[in-house]
Amino acid sequence: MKVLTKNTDYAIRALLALAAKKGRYLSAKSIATENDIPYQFLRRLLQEMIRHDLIVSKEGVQGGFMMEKDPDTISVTQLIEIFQGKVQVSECMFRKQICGNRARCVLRHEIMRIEQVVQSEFEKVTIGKLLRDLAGAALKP
Amino acid sequence: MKVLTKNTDYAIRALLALAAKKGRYLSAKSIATENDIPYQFLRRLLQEMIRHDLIVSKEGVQGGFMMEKDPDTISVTQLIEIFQGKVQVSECMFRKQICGNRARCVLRHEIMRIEQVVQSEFEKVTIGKLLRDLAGAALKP
DNA sequence: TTAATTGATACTATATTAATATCAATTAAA
DNA sequence: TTTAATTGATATTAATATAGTATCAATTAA
Repeated sequence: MKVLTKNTDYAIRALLALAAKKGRYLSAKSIATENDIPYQFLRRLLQEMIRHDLIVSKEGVQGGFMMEKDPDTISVTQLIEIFQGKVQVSECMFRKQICGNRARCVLRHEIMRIEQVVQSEFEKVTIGKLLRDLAGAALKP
Repeated sequence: MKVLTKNTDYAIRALLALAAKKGRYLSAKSIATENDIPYQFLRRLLQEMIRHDLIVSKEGVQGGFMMEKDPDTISVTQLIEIFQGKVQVSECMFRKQICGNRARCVLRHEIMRIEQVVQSEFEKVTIGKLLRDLAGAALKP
C-alpha cells in the first residue's frame, strides 16, 4: 500500500527546492536535474500547482517558477488532494447492501475516524516544516 | 487517494460473514451472493486468506470456508498487508539524491511517524470489533 | 455415481500511474 | 530584430496495478 505516489513525491521535492530559493525563479529544467525528476513529468506537476495557486511562473528566457506563498501554508494533505484525489478510505459508504439496507456500514465509523487521523497528520507536515527539518539535518553529520 | 482496494473491502465483508457464523462452513457462492461480491474474485480472496491461516476450508459437497480463529486477532492492517502490500508511505527513503547524498531524507522522519500512526489505527480495527459494531448498529433504527 | 464444492491457475479488461513528445506563445538578451 | 530559452497546453505511449472471468482437476457428502 503506497500512500504517496510519484506525483506527490516529486511535487514535494520541487516545492522544497522552490521554497529554499523563495522569491527567485527556478526553471523546470534545473529543478528536474537537481532533484532527479523526469523533466516533462515535472512540468506537468508544476503547471498543476500553478492552477492551484501554490506557485507562480514567468515565461520566456530567464523565466521559471517561483514560490511566493508562505511554505507553511502548503501541506502534504493539499498535495495529496491535488495529485491523488481526496483521501477516501473505501467506497463502502456508498454500497447499499451493507450501508443502506443493513444496519448501516459498520466500517463507516472506523473509516471516517481513520480518514480524519491520516488527513490531520499530513496536514501538520508543511513544506515549511520539511524545509526547516532539512536545514536542521544538514548541520548534523 | 483510495486507502482500501476492493480486495481488502471484499475480504473484510467475507470475514464478517464468516465470523458471524463462526464454526460453520459457508460456501463461497453463498458469501458472494449475500454480500454482493463477484464469485470468482471472492474465491481467490478466500484462498489467499487460507494461505495466511485466517480461515480454513473443506472441499466437496457441503464444504466451504470457516472461521476458527478469534475474530479479534484479525486486523485490517493484516488484510491490507495481504492484499495491498505493507503500508509504505513513499519510496523516498530509498532515493539516494535526497536521503543518501543530501542531509538525509527529511521526509523520512515524518513518513515513518505517519506510517506508524496509520498502521496502528488500522491495527485497532479487528473483525471482532467490526462485528460487535455491526450487532450494535442493528439494534438502533 | 453424481452434483456441489474447493484448489490451482490462466486469461482478459479496465483504470491508474508514470513518462514522453510536440508545438505554440512568450521574453530576455545577443 | 532575431534567436534561444523558457512556459502553456495538450496528445500520446508505456508500465503497472486492480478488477473481474473462465476452466478444469480434485474432493466429498449424499
